Amino acid sequence: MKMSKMGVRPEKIAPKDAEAINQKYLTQAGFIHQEMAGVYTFLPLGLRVLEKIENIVRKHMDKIGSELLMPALSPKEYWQTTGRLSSIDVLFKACAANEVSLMKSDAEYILNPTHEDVVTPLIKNYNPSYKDLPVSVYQIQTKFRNEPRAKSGLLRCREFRMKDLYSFHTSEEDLKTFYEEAKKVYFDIFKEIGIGADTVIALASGGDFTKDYSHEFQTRCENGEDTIYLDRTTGVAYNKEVKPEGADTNPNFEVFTASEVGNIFPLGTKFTKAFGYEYTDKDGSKKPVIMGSYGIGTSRLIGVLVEKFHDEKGIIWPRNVAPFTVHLVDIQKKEEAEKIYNMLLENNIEVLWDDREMSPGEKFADADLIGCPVRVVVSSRSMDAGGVEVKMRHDKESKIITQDEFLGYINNV
RNA sequence: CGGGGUGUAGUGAAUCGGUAUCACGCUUCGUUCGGGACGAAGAGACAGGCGGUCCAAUUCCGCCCACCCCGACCA
Repeated sequence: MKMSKMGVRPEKIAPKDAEAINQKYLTQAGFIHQEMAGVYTFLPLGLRVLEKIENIVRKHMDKIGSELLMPALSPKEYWQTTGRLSSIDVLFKACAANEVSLMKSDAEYILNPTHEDVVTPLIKNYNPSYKDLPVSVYQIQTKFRNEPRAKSGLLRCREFRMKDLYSFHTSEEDLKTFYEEAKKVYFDIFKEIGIGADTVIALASGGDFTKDYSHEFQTRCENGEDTIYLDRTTGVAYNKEVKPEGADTNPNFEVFTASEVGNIFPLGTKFTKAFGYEYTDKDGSKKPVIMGSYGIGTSRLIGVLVEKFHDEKGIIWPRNVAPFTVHLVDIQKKEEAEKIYNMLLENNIEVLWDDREMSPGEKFADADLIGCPVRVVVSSRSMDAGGVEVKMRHDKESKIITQDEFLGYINNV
């Protein structure tokens, strides 16, 4: 993509109110644009990162579930059935805007904050028999929660993207088996995104859902909102809210701040009972369906990654989620740059070409801010040196490599 | 939802009773070109909204709205 045609550009002056690093850098670099509190547009760069993350999530989730897409809007009745119409305090209601509508409808709908209340009657409709179970479905979709305090850029939004998977089982044991498999798949995802080594599963409160623990995937992050107690002797991690007695003073516990990147819940029969979802067993008897739910906030993950991977100059994207692999900068050498640009495109290497008429310093500053893994500079200096100048975002020094080495080099970063 | 703070040009700020100034960005011309270049000439704001006080309000007062921060909450 040519930067001059992107429709969006980095800002020289950081946004005033941005306190959180992810909000500051993502806004300044032109990844997101705030529309209101906790609601953002994903600009071309931001959308690319979001889609990379969601495609990685999708690839791995396809191993344990089938993708579908439920509506963002749902009938109030579903939420009345589960009692959550009155128990969830962040529900958004939608209704006809009567000022301009010809239909004087009083109907009210819910902008879904999550989909247990939608997926359960849906799956019930198609899977009445033990022969149908277990079954699991997932979607990647926009959710709405009227957070009393939207904050910290993409970390806590009122409209956000989430992958949510729901599984349905004939027994607790079967749920347990699937649950453990889901944990593994989650780690595959976090590994591919670039945070595998820094992420742990922590026991956490089950909230409304269950008296048992839920499991949070927490990634180490200095600015994280959670505190994790990791028991070195057992390898078990606890969210501060459920930490064992004495963990504060016990030297076997490592305490660190972290950011939640995923959360999975054993739901039991909470929702299936509400909707009367029982399956027919071999002997013809009716038995309750056991359920689990598994979430990853894909837009939130963008914010977490920026909090985790940045320096004083800007973002440092992990390779697999970077908006582009190569950030191409030309200094007065448009024709040469265009050749390299086309060559990269022909080899399916994602490249952002800063083809704007600007001084070199500004282009370098924007390249650092945007944070693609490889910066390539085309200038009289690089041409005199007989090659292409490359610099990793996380390195200080650039180096010249030959045209022949170039593609191989980039594919190996 | 409690507490605190802020709303002035696209962005960031100054003015704090006499209808607004600067920087960045934008337009035009010229000169530059390896870490946020320089000169010249331009365009762009009824100062968040409503009401009040006053001869006069961006400035003082009240209400509303919006945004940010701390806390509570976070299925």
